[in-house]
Amino acid sequence: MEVYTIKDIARELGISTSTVSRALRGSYEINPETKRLVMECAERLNYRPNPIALSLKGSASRAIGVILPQVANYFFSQAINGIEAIAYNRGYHVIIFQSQESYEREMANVQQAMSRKVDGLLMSLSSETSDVAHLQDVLDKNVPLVLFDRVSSELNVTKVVADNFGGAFAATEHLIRSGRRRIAHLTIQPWLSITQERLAGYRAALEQNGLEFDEALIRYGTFGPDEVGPMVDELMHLDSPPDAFFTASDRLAVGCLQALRQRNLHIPDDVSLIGFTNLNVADLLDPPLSTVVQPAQEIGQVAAERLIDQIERKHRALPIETVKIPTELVVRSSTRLEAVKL
Amino acid sequence: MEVYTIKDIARELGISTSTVSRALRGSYEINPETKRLVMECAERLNYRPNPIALSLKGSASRAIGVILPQVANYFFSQAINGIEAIAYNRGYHVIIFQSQESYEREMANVQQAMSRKVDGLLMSLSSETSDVAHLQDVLDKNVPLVLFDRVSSELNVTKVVADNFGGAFAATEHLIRSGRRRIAHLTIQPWLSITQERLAGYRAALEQNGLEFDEALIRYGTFGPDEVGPMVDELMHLDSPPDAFFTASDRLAVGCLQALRQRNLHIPDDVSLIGFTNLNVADLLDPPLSTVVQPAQEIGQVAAERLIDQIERKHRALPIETVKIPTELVVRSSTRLEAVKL
DNA sequence: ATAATTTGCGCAAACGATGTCGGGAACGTT
DNA sequence: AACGTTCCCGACATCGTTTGCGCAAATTAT
Repeated sequence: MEVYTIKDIARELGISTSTVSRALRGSYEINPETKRLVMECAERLNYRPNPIALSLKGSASRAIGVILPQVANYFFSQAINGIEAIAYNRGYHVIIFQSQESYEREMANVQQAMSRKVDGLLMSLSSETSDVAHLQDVLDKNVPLVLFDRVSSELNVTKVVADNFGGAFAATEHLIRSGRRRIAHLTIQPWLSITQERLAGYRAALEQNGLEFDEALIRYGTFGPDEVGPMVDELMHLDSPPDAFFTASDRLAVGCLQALRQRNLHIPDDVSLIGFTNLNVADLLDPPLSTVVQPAQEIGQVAAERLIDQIERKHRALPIETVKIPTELVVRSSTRLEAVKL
Repeated sequence: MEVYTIKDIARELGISTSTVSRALRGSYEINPETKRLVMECAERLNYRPNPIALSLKGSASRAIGVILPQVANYFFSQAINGIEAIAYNRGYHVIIFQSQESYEREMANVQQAMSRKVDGLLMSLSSETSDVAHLQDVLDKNVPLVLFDRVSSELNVTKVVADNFGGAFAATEHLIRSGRRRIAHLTIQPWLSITQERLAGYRAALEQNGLEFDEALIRYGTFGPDEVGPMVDELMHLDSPPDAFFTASDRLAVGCLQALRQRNLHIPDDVSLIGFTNLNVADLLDPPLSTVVQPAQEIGQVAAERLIDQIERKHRALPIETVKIPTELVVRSSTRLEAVKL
């Protein structure tokens, strides 16, 4: 299985490489007959243009860079799945970079992606990232950029996110309706867009239902290991401890479930628990976990579609917008009505 | 943040690009003073060699291709994590291709990876792959290749796998010791290496414990959705139905748990269940699921290390071997002793 | 028939870096 | 003084492809 170049075709046909190149891309100034010959020969040799050479020339590399915190994460792995599916269909490759939640690494990743001449960049910000100057550079170089999930309000680019406000609102309201009054919210770094939106949804639901928003019930996690236990302990030792937990991420949901069980707090009799997560075994947990489901795969797909649209219509700018994908509230036993206590 | 080339440095210093190139890579035939100047200038301009140009020249692209069935899978996403960590540390990028369990796509992926001039290839075979001629091509072109998890015995390359035989043996023996006699084995495509090894371990454990190997208790899944339910139904309607299930993959373990619960079969009173899986919430399931844990991340790390070792010592061949990473049996409630029934 | 245009194609430069030559300068050797 | 070395460095070709320019032949217009 040799690999042939346009030179081989040129030699074979006794014509120049420029003619071959032009014939291959259907230039109007090539004799139809010559075109046919070239096409036929390319077909026969199973010619494939060398993407490296194309990138060097500054034209498309047909690769998109994806920079995200972690692959080994329910949400992101599914998002990648969606991204890759779309990219493959439209003839692009996916180069993955993990920032490992580190700002330093994220900057390095951006640099590397640029020097690999990706045609566009898909990003979800690391939890350490607050300054987005490194992304402004990307925009200045006119490289299409789409943010998903963890986005930054400081950047005027297309963003694809779950309906975080709506999901958090629905989860909180559901807890209230099932009789809960002291709802703790375990979330992640406060400067992240998703944190703020979920917190806002939570707060809005409380206030619209005549409940007080109490800062003491909010806990901000980092991504450290075993951090949930202490948070739960603190909360349960408040004068007025929570009767429900609403967690903002996969890790926190699982960690919280684990912590509550270890402390012999019964769910939902002692406290309710609802997660904002992509865990697909939520219904097999003990107890089955109520969740706000984020359509991770769809977010990935939409983000990839938007990005490739931008790449391919670089001339006239596409409208910049924030696409909000609906979330879904799935109620399971971990938030059963208080009534069952009776 | 301009991007500078070797030409810019040359112009700046009034010397030729070749001198700059040589100075940068510390060639002995460059005046130390000139070297210093070049280095200093490169530093100042924040010069980074263009990887695309390097690849075109045929030298290293410092990218490794990873071809695997699916990213959205506990095992593979963790393996990627391990791969990416090692690759990053050693200065390589990871380009991910998903075969989606399709032989066709796998071949296309290999082609694409080659034309992107990856320095090496890390692969886990699709479930449809039985012929490995496309990989022989890779070897013929002298591109380092390391297989992991789903490997082929027909290829004489370095392989990194879990101790599938040992894990399956341990799981089966554990079931036997806890009083089970009719142990069903739900597994995947029979031609895959992991399937065969696990099956062999299962069989060996049975036979060493004086139990008969019964083909009727084996079920081979594809990767279709909702296939586990019917398999469970068939098995439970045998004249002599199973009293335990040993599943060979993430999906099957979860699917089986779900199917058993839907059918009101109590675990472990009616049947035991143990999985071969990377599910990290196994202990939070209902009931907590006994598992044979595969060190997915470690497999990825070791595979990446071996590959990069091969890439960087291309001259003298490194020994080809199969690295077996130990698995661990974790016993939880889903395989509690029969005794508790009393 | 001559001039003007169109058609079809080749030459050469370019992208960024490397590597092969080969050459000038500054020595040391006879 | 003539020659051989060694040390530094530059010119040029190269990787595979695209593209601007130009040129000859074929076609059309006058």
